[in-house]
Amino acid sequence: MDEQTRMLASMGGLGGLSQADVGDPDSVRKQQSLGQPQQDIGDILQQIMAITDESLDEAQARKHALNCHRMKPALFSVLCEIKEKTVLSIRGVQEEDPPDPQIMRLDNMLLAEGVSGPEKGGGSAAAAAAAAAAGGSPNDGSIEHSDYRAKLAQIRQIYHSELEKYEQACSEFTNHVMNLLREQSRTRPISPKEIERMVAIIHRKFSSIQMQLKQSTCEAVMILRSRFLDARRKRRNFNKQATEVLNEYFYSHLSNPYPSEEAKEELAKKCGITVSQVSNWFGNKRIRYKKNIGKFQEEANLYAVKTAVDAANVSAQASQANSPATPNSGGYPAPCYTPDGRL
DNA sequence: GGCGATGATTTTTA
DNA sequence: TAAAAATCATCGCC
Repeated sequence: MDEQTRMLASMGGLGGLSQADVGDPDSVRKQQSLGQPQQDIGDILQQIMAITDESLDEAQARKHALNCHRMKPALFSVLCEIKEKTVLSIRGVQEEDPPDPQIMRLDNMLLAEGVSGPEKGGGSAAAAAAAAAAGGSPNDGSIEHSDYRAKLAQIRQIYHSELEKYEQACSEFTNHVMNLLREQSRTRPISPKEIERMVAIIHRKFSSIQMQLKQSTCEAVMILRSRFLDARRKRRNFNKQATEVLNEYFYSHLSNPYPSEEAKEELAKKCGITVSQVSNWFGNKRIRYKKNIGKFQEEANLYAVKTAVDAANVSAQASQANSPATPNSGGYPAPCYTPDGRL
């Protein structure tokens, strides 16, 4: 027996047909030939439809009556209260989470890199800071620097567009859930507080997605930094004037080529480089000079002459101005080299 | 492309 | 801890 027949059979015996009769095709054919059973099935189907409509109407009517009942608001609020005290009190223990330290760290980093935060500057300040931190001179502002800025701007754009998408999706989903819960609150006890909680849960879920976005953005920035701002990769020779200034100091202080911090600062200022670059330069120069004095001899003599000429010029100017002669040029001691190039 | 020069970083030393 | 020494990575000339 198929399912439909069984159902109809159970709902009224198919108008006089026994189960045995229904199961017997000959019997059915016999009955159909009489026309009576077909009529009965139609009636039953109509009855079913009527029952369905009727019960729905009844349900609607009952629902309406319940909604309009004068005790309904009171009953609803009591149910909400009970629910609040039981189920929600268990769930709501750990609400109001403290701000996630990882998110804070990522936020700070993105802010420092110029990815999040105000648009102004487009991260160029961060790029410049990164370049300075890597030891790059401010005047090597070159293609790499602008490339870095362009790529950073690109990352920034992607980050903001994705963030906007997430925020929009979050807002849409929240609204949807809120509407759904408000709708449902007409038939079951859902308090506004519970809706708030649900919204908070949704926000938490979306914030974890945001964290992933922030994390991958940070990674992208780190890769960009290492690719563009790694000091070794973007090494630039100092310009001629800077090298001259440094050499001049070095050869005029050959007996003690260790500039003080103040001298380093002044040299850095003159050369347009950082103090640590000055230190690096002197470190390299000392060791390379020491390893191959012969090779540097010519250079040493050249700067000795230069310094002497400068000193003579200053002296002449001073005497012309009828003022006391200065002992040396720019505070450097007058050079006096031994055959090995030392003072 | 090879190679020396050079700026930066890392390791060792005093 | 600063300087020396070693090493790395890139530049720039040929």
